[in-house]
Amino acid sequence: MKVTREQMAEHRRKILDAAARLFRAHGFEAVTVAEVMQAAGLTHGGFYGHFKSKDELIAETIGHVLAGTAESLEPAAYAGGYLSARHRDNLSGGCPFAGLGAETIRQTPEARAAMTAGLKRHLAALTRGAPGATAAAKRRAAIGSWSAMVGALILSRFSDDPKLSDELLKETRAWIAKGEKAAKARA
Amino acid sequence: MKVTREQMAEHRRKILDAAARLFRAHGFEAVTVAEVMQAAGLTHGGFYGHFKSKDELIAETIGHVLAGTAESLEPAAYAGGYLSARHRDNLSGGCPFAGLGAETIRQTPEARAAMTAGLKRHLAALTRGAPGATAAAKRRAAIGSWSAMVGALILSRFSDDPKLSDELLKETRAWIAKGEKAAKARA
DNA sequence: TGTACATCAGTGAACGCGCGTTCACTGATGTAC
DNA sequence: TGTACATCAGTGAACGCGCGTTCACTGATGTAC
Repeated sequence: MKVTREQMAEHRRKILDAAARLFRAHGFEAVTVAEVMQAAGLTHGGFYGHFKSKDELIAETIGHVLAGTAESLEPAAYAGGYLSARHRDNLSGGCPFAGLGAETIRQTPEARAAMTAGLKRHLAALTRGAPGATAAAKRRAAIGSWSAMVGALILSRFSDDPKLSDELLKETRAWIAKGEKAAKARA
Repeated sequence: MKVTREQMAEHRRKILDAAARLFRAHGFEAVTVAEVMQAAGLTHGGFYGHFKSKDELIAETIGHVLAGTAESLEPAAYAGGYLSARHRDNLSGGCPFAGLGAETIRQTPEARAAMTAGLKRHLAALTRGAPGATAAAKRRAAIGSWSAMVGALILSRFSDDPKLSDELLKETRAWIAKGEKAAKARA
C-alpha cells in the first residue's frame, strides 16, 4: 500500500543503511536484493520503486556511506582507532575503502566515481591534519600513512593467525607514528 | 577419454594457472567453474576429477599463485615495480594480496590459511631486505612499507581519476623511500 | 614383448537452486472540487 | 472543511537465467598374463 512521502524517504534511508552494513560484511556480489530489503523491513518487490537496479543501489550506497567526512584528521591519531582490533573485527560498520575498495574496481563507473570522490575528501582531511614543512610534504604524509592504514587493515583481516594480525596493526601504527614524528621535527 | 598421468598433472596445472589469472581479474565469486575450465582448454564436467569443489579450487589456487617467494626483498626497491602503472593496470597477473586479500576474509578457513602462509613468507623476505638497526626495526619497516604498498595499489586501482591514481603510487613510493632513508641513517 | 581388458580422465547433457527483475494487485495517500 | 477518486508505494508470486554440481557415457591408458 501507498505510504506518505516522509515514510518513503525513510524507507530509502533504511535500504541504504542496510545495504551499507551488508555490503561491507559480505561484499557486493554475495548480498542479494531480497536480503537488503528484508534487513530494511520491506519486501523485495518494492526495491525497484527506489532504485533502477542492484548496480544503482551499489553506487548510491557508496555515496551514502561516505557522506559526511571530517574536516581535518591527524594521521597518527586517526590510525590509533583505525588500526585497532575493534575496527578490524567490525566489518559491517568498518571503513568502506578497506572493505569494498578492491571489489569496487569491477563495479560500474558510477560506483567507482562515488568511491573516488569519497577518497578525495578523506585525503583532503588527512592532508589538513598531517605534519610537514610544506604542502607537498603534508600531502605525501597523508597519502603514505593512509595507504598503510588501508593495507594493514586488509592484511590483518584475512590473517588467520591472531598474533600476526595484531602485529600488523601494531607495527603499522608505530611505522606511521615514526614517520610523523620525523616530519614534525623537520617542520 | 582417459589421458596419461603426465597429461593429467599438466591439466591440473593449467586449471590452477587459469584460475589464478581469472580470480585476480574478476574476483572469486564472479568467475565460474566453466570459465576456468574453458580457459584451461577443458570442459566443465571434468573439473570434479581434479577438485572437490569450487571452494577447494580457490584455496589451492591461492597456494599455487603464492608458491615460490623471493628469499630477500628490499622494500623501497620492490616498491618501484609494485607501485607502478604497469602493475596497477595488470590485474590478472598482479599481486594476489592486493587483488584477492579483501575477498579472502569471507572464504573458507583453508583459503585464509593459504593466504596467511604466503603473507608470512613475503613479510619474512621483506624483513630480511629491510634496513634498520635492530631486528625489530627491520620487521617494522617491512610491515609498514608492505601495508602501504598493498593499500596504495588498491586505492590507485579503484580511483577513476588518472591524476589521483598516479599520485597515490608516486607519493607512496616516496613515503616508503623516505622512511627507509631515515632507517638507514639510524642503522 | 604382445595381447585382453579393467580402469578412469574427460565429455556434455541435465539437475536443482537462487538470483535479479517483472508484474498484477492492494489499499492508503493526497489532490481536485 | 469535507468528500470522491486518481495515484502510486509496497506486496508476493512468477519469470528467465546462469550457477555449482552430478552422471551416464566414451575411449585411451596401463596393467596382468
